[in-house]
Amino acid sequence: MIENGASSEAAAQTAGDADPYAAVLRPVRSGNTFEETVEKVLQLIRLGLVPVGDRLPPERELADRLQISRVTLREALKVLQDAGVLEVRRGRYGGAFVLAPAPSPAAASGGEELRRRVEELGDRLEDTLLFRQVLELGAAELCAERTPSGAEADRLRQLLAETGAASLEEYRRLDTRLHLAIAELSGSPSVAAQYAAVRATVNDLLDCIPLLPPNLQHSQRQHEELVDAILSGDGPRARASMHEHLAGTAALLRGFLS
Amino acid sequence: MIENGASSEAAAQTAGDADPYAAVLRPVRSGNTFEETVEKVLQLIRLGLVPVGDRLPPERELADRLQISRVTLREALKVLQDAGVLEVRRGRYGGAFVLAPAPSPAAASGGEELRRRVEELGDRLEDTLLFRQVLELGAAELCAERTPSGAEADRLRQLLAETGAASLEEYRRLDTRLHLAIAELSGSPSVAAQYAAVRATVNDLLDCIPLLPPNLQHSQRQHEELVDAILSGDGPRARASMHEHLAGTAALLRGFLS
DNA sequence: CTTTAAAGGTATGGCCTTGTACCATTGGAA
DNA sequence: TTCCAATGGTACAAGGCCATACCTTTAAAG
Repeated sequence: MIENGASSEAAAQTAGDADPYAAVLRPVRSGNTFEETVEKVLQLIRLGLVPVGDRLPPERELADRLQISRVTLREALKVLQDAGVLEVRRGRYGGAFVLAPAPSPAAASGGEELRRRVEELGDRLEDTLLFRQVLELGAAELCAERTPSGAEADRLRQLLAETGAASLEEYRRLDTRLHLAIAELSGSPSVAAQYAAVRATVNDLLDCIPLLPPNLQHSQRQHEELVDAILSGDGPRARASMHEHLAGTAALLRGFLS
Repeated sequence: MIENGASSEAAAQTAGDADPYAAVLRPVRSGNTFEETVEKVLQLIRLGLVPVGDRLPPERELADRLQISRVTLREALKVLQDAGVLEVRRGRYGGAFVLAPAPSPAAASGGEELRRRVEELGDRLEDTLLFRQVLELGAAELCAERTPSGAEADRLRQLLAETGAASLEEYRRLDTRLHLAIAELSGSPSVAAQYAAVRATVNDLLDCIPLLPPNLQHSQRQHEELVDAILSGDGPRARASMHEHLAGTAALLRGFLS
């Protein structure tokens, strides 16, 4: 009876895998509910789903959808309020409004802040970039294969146009919206949800870098190529397009792995 | 101030997306800690990471790695014990041993059980299959691109050989091990972890279907092609190989979407 | 045969989270 | 002006989850 247990360990060692359970035995929950809730709300903001000046959904609705109690949600909102991320107003037509981020030393420090955050992320940067690539290439291909029809196609075209017409300040937000829409059109809610999480992390890093008009134009040309491939139902081309589109960003961020 | 909130909702409606927050506003936690813990332990078993007759890691280690208290872990183990999944023995060299699943009506019922489970899964079947495809194609390509070296290559070859030599009873377990190894060699722990979760679900469905020797041989030929592509560093071929390999299973399961 | 190390089993007190109900504020609608 | 509905603010009791410490059992080692 014992031999079984022993033999499987031995087999794992022979096979050279130090930890056969690594993929499953990860923390059931990352921190307490309150911390995870803060992250979720920050995701809404970092993804630009709730633009600066807009308000979050009402507490009761947020609590419902996140499946947590209003008390816990409020603790999270309190923290974000104290941090100057939100402004909460009472009464009808009140709510939690997204404030403009304080002019941090981030963009001005010429990459110092980015280096700090990348180092803080450690090994997880590579994981993040690879995971993002897998999700985003997969989503682009799936999306193209189901060749969005009328309303969906219109939506993609509209998002593409809006992104193309965006100012420097709005660009990241609208770019995120376009990519997220593609992830959603993949047909897999899991792909969309995972992408949202990973993209929020990426945006957090990218916000440390000033965006230059040439980059923006280049990026938009790739968007056009990408959307064209998708609407043509050309999976491989959509995939290749997306790959090229991601390469620049990934190389930039990897450059800070000292 | 209010107009912003109103306008963004209007924009979302115009764009045709009913729920702009869908990708982020999902439950922070799916059920209580105890339920999620049961799932994790079941994953270890369904993936075959702990074969029938072997024992789970000690309670203290499991609790540590899942970042939960031993008390909660024990509640989960208790349930699995009562369900006849585990046998717990005290004393040194004791532990929680995986019992052979009771000869359920599953395999014998000619697909009735599978149909039931597929319907129970509902919309999430399509999500599961698409998500699996995205992860697995991405992992195969990443894995090939980094072209596993000596020890890693040996491991892949060994897993391939063991899978090829497997009996009908062992096949699913060893097949899972091979695929999971590829996911891990992608270099992204997130890819591996998500794959583990999704594969556990898929295995749960597949266990309702009797495996036939011809299928097994066909599958093994595809494994050889896949591993060859990976070890040759041929990303696109690895990807294509994996795609073909998955197609059969996916079509089979989709067939039960009545 | 005794010892001992590794495993499961138990008990307690405290913090986290929830569900529920109710209060307070606000700006538009009647 | 008055009312009302939507929104944030507060209180309390019950249950979940945790850290910690200690007890019990078992089989190999000496």
